[in-house]
Amino acid sequence: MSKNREIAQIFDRIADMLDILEDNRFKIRAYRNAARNLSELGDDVETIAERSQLEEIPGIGKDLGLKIKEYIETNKITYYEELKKKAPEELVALLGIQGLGPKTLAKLFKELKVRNLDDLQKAIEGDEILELEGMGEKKVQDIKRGIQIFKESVKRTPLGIVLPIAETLISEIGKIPGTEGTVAAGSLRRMRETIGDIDILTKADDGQNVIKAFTELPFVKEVLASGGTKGSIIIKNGVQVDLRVVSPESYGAALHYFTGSKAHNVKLRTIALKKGFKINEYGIFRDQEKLAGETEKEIYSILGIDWIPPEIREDKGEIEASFEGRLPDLVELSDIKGDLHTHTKWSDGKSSIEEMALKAKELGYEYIAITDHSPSSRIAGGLSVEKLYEKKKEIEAVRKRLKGIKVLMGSEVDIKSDGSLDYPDEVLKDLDVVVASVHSGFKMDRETMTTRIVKALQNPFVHVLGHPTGRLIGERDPYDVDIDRVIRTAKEFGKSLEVNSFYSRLDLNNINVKKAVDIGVKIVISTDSHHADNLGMMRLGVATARRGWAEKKDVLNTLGYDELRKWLNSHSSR
DNA sequence: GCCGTTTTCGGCCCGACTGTTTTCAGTCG
Repeated sequence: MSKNREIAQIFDRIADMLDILEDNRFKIRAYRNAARNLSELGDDVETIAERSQLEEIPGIGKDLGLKIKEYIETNKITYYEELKKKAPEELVALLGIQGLGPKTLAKLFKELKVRNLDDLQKAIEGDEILELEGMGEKKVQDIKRGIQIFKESVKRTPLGIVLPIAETLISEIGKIPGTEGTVAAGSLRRMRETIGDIDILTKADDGQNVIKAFTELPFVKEVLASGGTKGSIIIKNGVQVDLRVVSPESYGAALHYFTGSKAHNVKLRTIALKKGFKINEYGIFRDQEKLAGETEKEIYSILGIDWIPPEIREDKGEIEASFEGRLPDLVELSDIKGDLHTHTKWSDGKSSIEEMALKAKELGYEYIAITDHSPSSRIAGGLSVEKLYEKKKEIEAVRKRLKGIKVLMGSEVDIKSDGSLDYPDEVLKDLDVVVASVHSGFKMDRETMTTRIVKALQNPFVHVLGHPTGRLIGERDPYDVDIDRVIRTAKEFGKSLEVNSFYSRLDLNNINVKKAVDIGVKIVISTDSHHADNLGMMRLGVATARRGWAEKKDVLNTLGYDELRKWLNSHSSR
């Protein structure tokens, strides 16, 4: 785990501790804000510290800068160690229980000496807990249920898993009489790579009845809350779903509000206040007068700026960009003309070349590249040179049979541990598309790994670096690589970097996409499909690219076939 | 504890739901 993440987690835990200790709430907010900025930072905090630029990180001032420095130098933060004595870590972890907040936890700690989950469960069973102020039978039951959910809790789920589920839900909710314009909000609408819970918004005049119908849908496992405008349920796979019902005249304001991100909303509201407006989920107001609320666009417009696409609402410069009229014109799924990274039965895929090509055609593409593995990927059925040329013959046959889709002959070639490629140059030069990827030796140190990848990028026949950091969401951290150097090398040698759309990869991530497009490196959005059905994951990659501010011009596979061929030929030594 | 299109000091987003209250506190997003 990177130092950025480690320090961010500590700052978050400090915030939790201060919350329980009832410290100044703005100080607590400062810690949370700093933690968020650190974890979303594209640059290595150690490098920033070396340059004495810590205080240039948003949310980091003199004090937190020193604490970061202390952690880098000594691997601990004294303030944090001191706090642990007053609010033990095991106790703080209990804040993860729904319905149990800092105030209640502090009370349980002080009055009943609750220090961990065991203590809490015992306290719940006893009678003493009912004597605490503000505590009743119902609340005890709530905490009990919270503990149950806490134990079974699913962590954040990858976007690619949640998206199809959410779409089913939205369609079901859309069938409830009186609803209209049912859509996703929250991190789902922003297409974050992982989703905590599913937020859905709908328009209706009779909220009470819609929420009631919602809580009675067949997939509901448990109802957490049910009111006149808002309902919360847990569905059978354990994911929480929140539905908000608003009236049509507030729909835009509510959609904006529930889409977030929180940081984006806070910044926008603060700006609104300074301009004499007030924004809430019902609209934008001056004094008591409601100026707008039906659409998101009106709200931005009254503030004097353009509508901001949800994918970049992270308070990462998009509000400033909007004020300056330089919002990016983000790439769209419909701009994509083909897929340049796919596998077939020839290696570890499940579909034939023809099936892949037909599916690509069905998606409206102009081309698809078939890029099976190279010999070193034994487990993945990597192709020997002989097999590779046999496959080429089949591709030629498919080309003759199929009209309306161009099939490119390619390979996903392993980058071996010394940075050389898994096929010799005279073989690579016969391929239309060469995607070079790391599939082994993930544990190398940063310098060795970076040198390895940089060397591969210097090969004159390589077009694309596949899944450049090797991370698997929720399973494997990225390998230790100096991504900035990789991006600079790609720029220098005219190579493209992949945004792998496979749901557990999304690699490059949004932060690195932004770095790449900022210096003019072309990205290519590919699916790495191992089945024809996986080609549809393209939308996840497009979303990731959009989150990284990529425009159509930044994306190689928005080029038409002829233009693409030109690019491929001019960017290698064929 | 941070930060400056009112400020280097004095602010820091806003409302719904629930339970335990009889006017509000805690929690959540």
